[in-house]
Amino acid sequence: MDTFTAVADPTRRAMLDLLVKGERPAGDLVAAFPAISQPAVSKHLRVLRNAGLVSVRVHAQQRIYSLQPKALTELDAWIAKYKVFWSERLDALERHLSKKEEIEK
Amino acid sequence: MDTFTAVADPTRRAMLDLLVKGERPAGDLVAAFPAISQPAVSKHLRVLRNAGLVSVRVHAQQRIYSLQPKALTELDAWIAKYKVFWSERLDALERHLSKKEEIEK
DNA sequence: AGTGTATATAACCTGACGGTTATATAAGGT
DNA sequence: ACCTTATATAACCGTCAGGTTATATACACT
Repeated sequence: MDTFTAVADPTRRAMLDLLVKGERPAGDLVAAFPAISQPAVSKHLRVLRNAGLVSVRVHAQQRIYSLQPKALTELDAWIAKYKVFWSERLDALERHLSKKEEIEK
Repeated sequence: MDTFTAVADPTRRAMLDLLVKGERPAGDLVAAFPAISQPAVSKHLRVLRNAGLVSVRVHAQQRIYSLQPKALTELDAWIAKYKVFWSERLDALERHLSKKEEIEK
């Protein structure tokens, strides 16, 4: 599953939002999502792993998950193409508004 | 459908990639995706509309679609949270590498 | 060795997504 | 008025994603 699809799911985004604050064992994530079952969380983690968004480290019986930032650069690169466009548009909007202000003076 | 899900589909991303180059009537988009039918394209456009990623303007029988940059800022804002994290990590990697270089000298 | 703890996998179900064909809507041209 | 063009909607279908329960795996503890 690609990065975009992996990040499209709100539960997985919430998981990443937790992991950005620091690495966590799978159990912590299970506890953080009481609405869904342990296997469901485990499956989400597999998706994130396959997308390269997280990595796992084994510690005793625990699997410690940590965020893998590199994978998000792909997403960022895609958006970057549009940034030029939207900054232009927002600039244009701003110019339009300030012109309107001048007229209204 | 939210922005993330809208952008998760590769066909819709390709559509946005076209629209970033300038507004286009729906027909042009239909022509640009010969692999899928006209109704399929129309449905994708509806999803993009509902997500606020594009806007429509009526011109005779044509519907002219144009990119709506504002909606992508939501996505960008989400990624921004992670940028700090990954620049830290990449910096750390860089420091590690340059240290190694010094040792190897 | 046997039990408990932590996590992953298997098998299954349901709903939604992306596709299709057929049809409706609406504006233009003749 | 009628036909054509452009696009959207309706109805339907197969696949897959996300959920479940039940079970396997693997390490730790006594």
